[in-house]
Amino acid sequence: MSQDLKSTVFLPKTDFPMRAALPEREPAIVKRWIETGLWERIRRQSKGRPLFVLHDGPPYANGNIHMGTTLNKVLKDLINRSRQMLGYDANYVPGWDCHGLPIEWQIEQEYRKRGADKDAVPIVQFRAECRRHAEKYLDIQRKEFQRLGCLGDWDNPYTTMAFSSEAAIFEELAKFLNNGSLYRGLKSVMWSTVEKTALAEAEVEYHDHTSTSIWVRFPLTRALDPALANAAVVIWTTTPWTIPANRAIAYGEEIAYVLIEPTELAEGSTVRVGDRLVVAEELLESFLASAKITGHALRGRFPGTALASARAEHPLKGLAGGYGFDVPLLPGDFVTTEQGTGLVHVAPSHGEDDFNLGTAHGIAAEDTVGPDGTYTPIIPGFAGIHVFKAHEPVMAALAEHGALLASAPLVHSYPHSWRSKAPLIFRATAQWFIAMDDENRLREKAMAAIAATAFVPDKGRNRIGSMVESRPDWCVSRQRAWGVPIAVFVDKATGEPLRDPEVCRRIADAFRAEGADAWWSRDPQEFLGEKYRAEDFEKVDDILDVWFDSGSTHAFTLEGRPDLRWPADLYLEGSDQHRGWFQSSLLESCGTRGRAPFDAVLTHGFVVDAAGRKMSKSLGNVLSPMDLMKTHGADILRLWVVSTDFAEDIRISKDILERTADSYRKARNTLRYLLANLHGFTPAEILPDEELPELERWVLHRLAELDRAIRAGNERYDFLGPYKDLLEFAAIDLSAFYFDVRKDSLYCDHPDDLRRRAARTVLDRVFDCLVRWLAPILVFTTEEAWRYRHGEGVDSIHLECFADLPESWYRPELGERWAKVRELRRVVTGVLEIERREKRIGSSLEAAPALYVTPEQHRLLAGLDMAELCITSGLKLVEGEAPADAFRLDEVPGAAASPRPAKGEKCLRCWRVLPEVAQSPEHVCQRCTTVLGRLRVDA
RNA sequence: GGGCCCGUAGCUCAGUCGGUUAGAGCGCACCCCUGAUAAGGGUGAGGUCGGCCGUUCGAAUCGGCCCGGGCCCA
Repeated sequence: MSQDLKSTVFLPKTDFPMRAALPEREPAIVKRWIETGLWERIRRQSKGRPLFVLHDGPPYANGNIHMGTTLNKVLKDLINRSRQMLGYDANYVPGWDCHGLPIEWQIEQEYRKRGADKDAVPIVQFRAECRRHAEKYLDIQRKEFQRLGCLGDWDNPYTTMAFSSEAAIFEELAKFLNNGSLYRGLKSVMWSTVEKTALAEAEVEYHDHTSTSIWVRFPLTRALDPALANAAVVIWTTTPWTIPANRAIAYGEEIAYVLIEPTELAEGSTVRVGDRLVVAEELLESFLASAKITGHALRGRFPGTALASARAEHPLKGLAGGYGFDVPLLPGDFVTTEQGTGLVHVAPSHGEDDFNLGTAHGIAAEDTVGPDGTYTPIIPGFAGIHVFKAHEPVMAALAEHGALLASAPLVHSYPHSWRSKAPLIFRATAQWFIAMDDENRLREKAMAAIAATAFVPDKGRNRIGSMVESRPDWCVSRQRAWGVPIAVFVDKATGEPLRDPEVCRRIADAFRAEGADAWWSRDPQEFLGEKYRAEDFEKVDDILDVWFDSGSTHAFTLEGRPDLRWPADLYLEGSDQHRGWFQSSLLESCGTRGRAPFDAVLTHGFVVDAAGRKMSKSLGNVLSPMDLMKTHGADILRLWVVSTDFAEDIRISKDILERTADSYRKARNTLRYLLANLHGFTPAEILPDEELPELERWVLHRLAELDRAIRAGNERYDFLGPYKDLLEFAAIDLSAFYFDVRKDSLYCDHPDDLRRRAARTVLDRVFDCLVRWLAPILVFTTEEAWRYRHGEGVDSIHLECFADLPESWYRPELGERWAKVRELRRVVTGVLEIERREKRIGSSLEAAPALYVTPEQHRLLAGLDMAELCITSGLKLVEGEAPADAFRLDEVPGAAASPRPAKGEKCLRCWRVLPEVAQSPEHVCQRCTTVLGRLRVDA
């Protein structure tokens, strides 16, 4: 091959590497963004544009980021960057949730490791350690999010533990205090009688424990079904000590029950022959065995609904002059037939289900057991007895009343304190609540706000709606240390909380100045001022539920910052937040401002493994984003996010990431080929649109079409659709067609040739559109490509917007025409493939086939050079009937192609096979002869 | 156990109001090129639409049940 000729061919030329090496290159780009103040410059430059506010749901400042946080933050970044490039001022302030049990727990674990005791440390010191812990992880996560390429005001994030936030959170609470919605009530919580404290689920360990289970008879005093006259229902419980607190019985509406009469008893049975007893049909056998009933008569069978409105006598009726009340039978969906009798004894003070069922039917929990585990004076006959020592006396009393039908020891899993290892009880404790249905009508406002909010996807509305519709009052108190205190004073005389805006203001001021620690470090009298005396009030030391903290972020972030706006355009979190942040924000805002703090809510699914299973240590399928960034790079992870339907659960695996990396390579190579063929391109080369060949006009049309799809997709937060269009455009329209066809011109035409200038004009537009469209996704790769295109001195691509394309580019008729042209082209490539199989050709330039078409198809091809489009050295277009053995495609009726070898010899410069080449001294074609001549003149 | 949701090719996804032989890109196989070269082009294989039962002239699409999975409750 002549080296001379090769040097006259304009081969692609670029230093933009084919191999991405993202793990090495990306960190340097992050560093440059930070050093050049990219974020601040984008903000300054965007002043005056319409504001777009995506309010960040705060991740918890504990531990490293995982795939879930990665998905969440990348999605947010994608939306922010897209809005920014659409012409908005997309200001994004990230935040962190800093208070709460998990951090407290970690600090406590550290104490335990070194043998220290949390309770021996002053609370303010303990809180300081929690604060340091949160700061540490906030910093770690901030770096990890930046490494992912996420842009935001990382230097000035919001945190729930900032003094100003703690003050604002309290001020929000004070609004509920002063409007009367915050009240103190009783609630059944897990309680350790050893530590005399409430415990959260995370502080509970489950161990086997031997309990005494008992079967107890409750005589019915009223039943709608006459067959149940003089009958008694039988309950089963593993905590006999809760019987004195019994206030109801639960049944299952869909469970089948039977009415029986014992006729024969084994030795030792406490059952009476002829009694009429009700139990679940499915559990009859086990009941008969436990109660030593050896013979019985079946008297009836009925569904649970037959027990509606029934009432029963308390089995301790008359004991110590008490228990004279009847208890109602209530339907409970927690009733099962796995164990027991299918009838559940309900003590609202001593169980979660019990409490909820009671609350729903107006049966309040009562103060039945004190902090030390002894019955209070309201329990006749047992006051002062510790509940763990109450089994014998309770069972004796039941037996005396003829109510104890059987008892048996039972080994089962039972909650214990992680600290003392002591068994726990459920106990009614004083807690603070925000009312859902008082005169402030919070539930009603929240339901209206849900109706007024846009949900993406819309099914989210249904989900949060059904939760808000049925949720109980919001319990906002926790017996903890690390958080914002419920800084309330309760009047010792009346038991009412002090509702005085002046006092609240003084508390808030102190919090703003020195943090919520002030609640403990200051003298309460300072807050109460002249008007009240501290000794008349009980100072509440409970901590606010952290959901109230994060539910208030809109107040101190959106309202609190002049560069943001309330309400937010969008909240975006995982679907678990329907119960979490979406709801706490909604309730907080509806209670204080009468509407939601967001116009729209977007939810995404969870990251699962290749089989659709959740990630867990025990399954060994956990992938770490930081590891994946070391092996693949952030751009690959970001592309993975874009290539999924994030409304549903999202799968990830090594294989899926490999496919993602394949797509990435295609995108990168497309940019690279564009860069390489734009080498030395200057604006002087640009041709006006009107002078472009139709092939080029078609490419511009495709750009216009994509532009519409991308803008429309962004409006409805659809990235997947446009992204697929984009990749398909790169692979099918560009790489496999346009680039391939225009190679000849780009490589071999003279630089001044209009065909080549037209191609380069379009390549420039294509690059410019593509690199901008990809910028929100491939934040690093596009930055790199942008610099290769415009030189080291160019500023960041991320300061740019999407290109504004002329309306005139959009020519749907070209789209239709070229789709048909390419169908005909497929007939030609089809026949070439046969020739290749038969080893008659290798390169398509060795062929000059004949294409037979209908008159209509002939008109379609008018003015087009099919040889050029098919990359053959010649093509004979025939309007009319094809030979019988010609190649046809079912999908392209009327068209056929016959093989014909190209006549002549191979041009040494452009490799086309043409008759004229033999006459050339340099063995090149006429076009190349002319080009060579002009190049020599130029030189 | 309850509420909400998901299941289409190896992977990621389209599939309109129920209507022709269920599509795309990637991957895979085979072939070509060697002037995009750890690239590029062409051709092709690949589906019990999770399963079963029903409604219908006709079902990926509508209904019921089941299986598998997810989130939230219990």
